[in-house]
Amino acid sequence: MKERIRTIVKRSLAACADKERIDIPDVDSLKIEVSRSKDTRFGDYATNVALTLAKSVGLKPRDLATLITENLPSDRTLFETVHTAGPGFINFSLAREVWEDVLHRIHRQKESYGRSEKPEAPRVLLEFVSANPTGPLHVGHGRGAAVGDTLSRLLRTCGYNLSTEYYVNDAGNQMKILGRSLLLRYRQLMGVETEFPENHYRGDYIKDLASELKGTDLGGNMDELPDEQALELASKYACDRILEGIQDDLSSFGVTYDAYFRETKLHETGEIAATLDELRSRGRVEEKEGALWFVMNGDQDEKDRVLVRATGEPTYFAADAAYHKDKLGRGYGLLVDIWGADHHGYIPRVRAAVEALGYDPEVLRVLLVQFVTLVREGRKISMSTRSGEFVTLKEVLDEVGSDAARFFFLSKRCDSHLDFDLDLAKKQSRDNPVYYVQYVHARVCSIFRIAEERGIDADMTDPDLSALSPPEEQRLIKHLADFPDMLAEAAEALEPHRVTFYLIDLAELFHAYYHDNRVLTEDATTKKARLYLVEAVRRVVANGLDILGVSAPEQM
RNA sequence: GCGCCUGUAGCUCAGUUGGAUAGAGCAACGGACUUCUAAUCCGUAGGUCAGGGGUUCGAAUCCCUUCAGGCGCGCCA
Repeated sequence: MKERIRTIVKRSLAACADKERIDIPDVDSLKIEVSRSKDTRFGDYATNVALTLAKSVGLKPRDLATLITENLPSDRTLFETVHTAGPGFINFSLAREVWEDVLHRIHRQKESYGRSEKPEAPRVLLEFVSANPTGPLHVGHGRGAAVGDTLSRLLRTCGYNLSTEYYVNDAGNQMKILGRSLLLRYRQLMGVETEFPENHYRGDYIKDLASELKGTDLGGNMDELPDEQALELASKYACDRILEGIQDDLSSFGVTYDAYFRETKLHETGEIAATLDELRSRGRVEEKEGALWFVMNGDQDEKDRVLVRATGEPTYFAADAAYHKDKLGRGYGLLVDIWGADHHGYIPRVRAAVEALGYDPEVLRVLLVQFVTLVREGRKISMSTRSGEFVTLKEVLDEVGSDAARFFFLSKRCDSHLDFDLDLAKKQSRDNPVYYVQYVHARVCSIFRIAEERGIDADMTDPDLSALSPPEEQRLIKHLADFPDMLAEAAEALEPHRVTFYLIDLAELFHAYYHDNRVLTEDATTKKARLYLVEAVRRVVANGLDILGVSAPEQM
């Protein structure tokens, strides 16, 4: 809708430039802001072009606004009224038929309502979670998963060509520690007394893996193998099993990926070496203190960073530089990485590497997801990775379910700390936004169920929408009309939480409407029109919840 | 010490990329069930947008600064 208004305003600006001989440079590429008016006195939509352009064309904002209004295309059927107001805003009120048409469109497009095309957008690679396969996912990863997965659904809905990927750190020191942890637990299980070092993985899941290992062929042979080989097999076994567990957790959370990309692949294919060579040829590496360093340019980062240790092993950073090079080499024009907020210090270095490899650093967008604090009975549950005292994603899913968890993870901007209230997530009342929104869907379904029971004709063809008059009905329709614009803007800003807030607003409007207006009323015309309206509401709620990955129940 | 994120109603948070009179929900108080689900709705009250400067027609939003909270500053990942 905003785009339609934008186009019309542009045509008027072009006409102004022609007829009134105003010098407006490059009307076509001008960014025109159109916003929803929050006050009905200011119409339905408003633009501030006159305010932003006034100075450069040498006119008073209000005069320019008047000119633009006068030069609007004369055949416009879109608007009821157009007024200039305040310091130079132009306010548009849309004609009633336009709003009615929104309902028709929803009925026509069904699950496609809200979808849009974005042909000029670059191909996007979205990487998220990417937790190390050294233990189960915890709640923090859950937030990253919910944000990433919803963002992927949102971007796809808005026409972006997108792939999702999980980067598996299955190489390096931590894999050795993981393998040794398993081996030690296994030996303890076999009655061998051993020390268990402080820096090893102490979680119970390693013990579980050890007893599992005992029952396999691999376990049976473990003792006869040389240490080195046993360690390697144990590492691989642990890593694979833990990754399977992660995939299970993600799948019960409704999250799947287009690809899992293993770090070991970068080592095996020589991509890391190739990346180092390229950086060297671009003069961005330096040897000092026995190690190979990446040299920063200017203030790219606080200091230079090690790529290859004195031991000859590449660092995590070297692998990550190669990984991002690999992604860009596959033709993606935009890389979106979702990281935990504790990795924020790492952004400048990866960005610098991307730039050093010859790409615009803007192709990398990192979304930082802040920490989650679980709250029960009004008190925060303390968590720390160091003590191994973290709550797993699985535990939260078992307790509150996938729907509530996803909805809650998306109920705040991701760069803001989140208090996750477990009691609230389980509550079945107005306080709990996920039930409040799902209840809209269930209520509409219920209306249609009752209609069927009573043998009421719920035919959706050719309703007389002039029967819809109360202001709540108009407000509801206008909010339904906002859905596509909201999605497009949320996608552009990479802000999936906007979908959540939109749905809560829609739910408020609907419940208030439902309370005051009987759908299955005596008057057949009104009844038909209202059924048509609430079915449209149901459809938009369903489409919105689908983007959040939350179910739309027919009955609650 | 340096860097990143955050600071909006008692609490939890939105705020359309700088717009018009700063908005919701909880909690508090007062109301509404002969009804398509009261799993709901309506009303009242609640604000120095952390403080202070600046930029301009216009600032919660941008810049500087102070304060407070969180996180990070490895040849770990």
